[in-house]
Amino acid sequence: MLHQETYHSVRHPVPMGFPRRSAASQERPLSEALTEVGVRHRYSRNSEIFGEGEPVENVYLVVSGAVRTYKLLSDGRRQIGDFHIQGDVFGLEVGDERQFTAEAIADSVVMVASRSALVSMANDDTSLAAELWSHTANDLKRAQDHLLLLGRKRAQERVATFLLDMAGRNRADIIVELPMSRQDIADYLGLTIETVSRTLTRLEDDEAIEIPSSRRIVLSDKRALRRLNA
Amino acid sequence: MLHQETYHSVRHPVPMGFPRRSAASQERPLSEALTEVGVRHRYSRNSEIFGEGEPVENVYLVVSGAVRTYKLLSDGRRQIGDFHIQGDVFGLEVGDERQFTAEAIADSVVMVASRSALVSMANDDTSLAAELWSHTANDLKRAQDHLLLLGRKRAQERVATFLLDMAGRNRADIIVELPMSRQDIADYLGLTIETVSRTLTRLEDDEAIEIPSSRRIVLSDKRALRRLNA
DNA sequence: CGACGGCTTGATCCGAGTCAATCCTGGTGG
DNA sequence: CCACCAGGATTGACTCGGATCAAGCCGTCG
Repeated sequence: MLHQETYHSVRHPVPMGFPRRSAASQERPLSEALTEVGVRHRYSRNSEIFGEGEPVENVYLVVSGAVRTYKLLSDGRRQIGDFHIQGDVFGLEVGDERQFTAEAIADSVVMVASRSALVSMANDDTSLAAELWSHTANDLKRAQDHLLLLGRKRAQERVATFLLDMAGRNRADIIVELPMSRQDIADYLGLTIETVSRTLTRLEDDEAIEIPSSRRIVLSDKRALRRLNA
Repeated sequence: MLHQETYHSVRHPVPMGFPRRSAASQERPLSEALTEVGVRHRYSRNSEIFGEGEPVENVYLVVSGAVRTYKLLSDGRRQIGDFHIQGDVFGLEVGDERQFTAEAIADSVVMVASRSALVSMANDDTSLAAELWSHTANDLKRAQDHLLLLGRKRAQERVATFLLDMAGRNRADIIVELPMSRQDIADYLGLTIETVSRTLTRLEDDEAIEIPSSRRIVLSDKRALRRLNA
């Protein structure tokens, strides 16, 4: 039985679904299962959670703070694949080896659960199995949107897309608190730090956004941003 | 039970694995299941197989020919997410709506199977269920490599990576037959057709490759290409 | 209050894009 | 069999968006 959910409904508690069979088969079994079997762990700013090439042992849930996942080229160029904030599950992979590195962006608290434990739970819980698959599928969906951004959007469009996406994640909606630095944003958007900075300034001049402080952006004209989103 | 395989072992027949329980539980149950329950269908060059936004009904296996999947921006800029050739499964998604469009690059023969049929088969066949997940995870892995390419590699590196990837897919290894046009390659690599063409010419001048005809590339110096691959 | 790290701004450069001809080459019809 | 044609590919000249290089600025924390 396929059980599909949007990224948001996975991330944010939803009003207690229809319980089936057991207590484990509710609307968001993955983060629940992970919370049940996982262990709380604290990572300080910029510390590595796992590294590319390491064996895959655990799956993670962000309790507080934020995490970046990225790949490096041999000369140090970095591409951040995604950011993970409170409520996000990350590090769920199927293969033996980590495909990327994960680091805490800020001091963070994370639940750490063994993948094999989750997978064996999924053997008796169809809805958990479905959500494991569904979570990977959702990561893929995000990656595909990101491909379009990196391959075909101009700097302004990239930044606008990024801001709208960040706004969609919190329920703050119009005020975006950025947990990450300009360098992180640049490496996520395939730009340089200078271009990110200039583009934000330009959007502020055009009155699409306000920047009360460098880590806080107010999306005062979302319509304008969406227009840029192509 | 997790059952992990590389993209290649999924794509190319492997010497009959260890049969478990039933005949369906072999080494590559997904393409087998798809072949069993699927219907052969022919698509002519440039015809659409499914379109972004349409409901997801089927899953596909390329029998012959080649397929591209892509997203468009409103002004027509196109980003190709991946190419699919003989033996590849594509169009396996978890959500309700197609996230991208699929088109035949050349006249192609494809097996078409209903997703719900496959999913219900997976209910009684753990190894099929595992491979459904594993297939999506593999698409994600490829997408992540592609993110690094689009976000951080220069034109020469992109083309070198592309050629090595294409070579890795066939077992031809050193002679690559390209089913797609320069425009397709450009839209896959986030470049223009002119840049792709110039870069290939440059690689030929540098004696990393030979181009006996525009659709056939000989990777005469793979080491040089790998060096470019960063 | 000073210093450091992160951010912004300015000046200049350059890799890839754009615009514009050709140049194949594979397919067609005479 | 050959000449022609159309669409794809290559090449050239020039442009431009974003990168690079280089100062400053600002806010936070000791």
